[in-house]
Amino acid sequence: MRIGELAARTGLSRDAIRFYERTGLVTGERLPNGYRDFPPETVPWLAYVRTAQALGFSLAEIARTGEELRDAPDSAEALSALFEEKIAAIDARMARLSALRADLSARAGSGCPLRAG
Amino acid sequence: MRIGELAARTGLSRDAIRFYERTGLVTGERLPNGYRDFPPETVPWLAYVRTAQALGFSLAEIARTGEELRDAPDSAEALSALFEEKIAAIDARMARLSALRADLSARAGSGCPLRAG
DNA sequence: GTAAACAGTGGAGTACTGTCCAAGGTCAAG
DNA sequence: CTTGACCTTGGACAGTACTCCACTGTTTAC
Repeated sequence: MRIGELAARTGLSRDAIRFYERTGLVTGERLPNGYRDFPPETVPWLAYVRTAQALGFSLAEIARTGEELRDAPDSAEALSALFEEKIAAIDARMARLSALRADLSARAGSGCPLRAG
Repeated sequence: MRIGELAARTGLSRDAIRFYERTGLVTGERLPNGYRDFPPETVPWLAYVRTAQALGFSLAEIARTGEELRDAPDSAEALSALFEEKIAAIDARMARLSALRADLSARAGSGCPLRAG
């Protein structure tokens, strides 16, 4: 698939996709005329990229995940493991947030909110 | 408290704190000699800032939270409401992640992982 | 065969979140 | 009264994640 179709299917701009290619986040073959040619699985991969990014992972980190996936002997298992990791990371974030909230609620209840004034 | 002590207590650099002041994230009085003078509650406020930032909120968003807190008629209630909002945001993120994971696990199980090759 | 739609490259520019540095003012200790 | 730690400002630079532009080549439709 050429870059325009990939852009339409993922909602990304062509420029963003070219940028992702420069950073190693996606890899394209080239057609004889020089146009990029992406495999179909690039679409779900980019959907994953956007989600991971929204969750706070940098493109460099996500690219590393891609490398790991490519190099993994068993892709299915590797994939599951990677997503387990990501869920664990989010659980940890939630736990931190909950702790902070409790802390701040206590502070608020005591009549001493942050940044009084 | 002057900027050096605040930096030591929060683990931030002086430059970061000055940058935060420029963006309205913290507000300092000035001593007669021109030095910044921060109230003690700046310490927990900056702890909150760091956490919120790690959770994916931009400094501009966090600054807006600070404004809302300052302007809120009932700080304790406003604080609780704000943190409820943030927890809801994280819950939504987790839900999206879980959905993605289920989707990808299915794909992985079907022998068609992302970015084969 | 020509126009529109699509593709390529390189480079400049933007917003965010800082860091680093130079030149200088302030203050406490010895 | 000098030294050193601390503070000030302003501006240059960096990394991330793009976006936009100019100019050029290719393909498709009429």
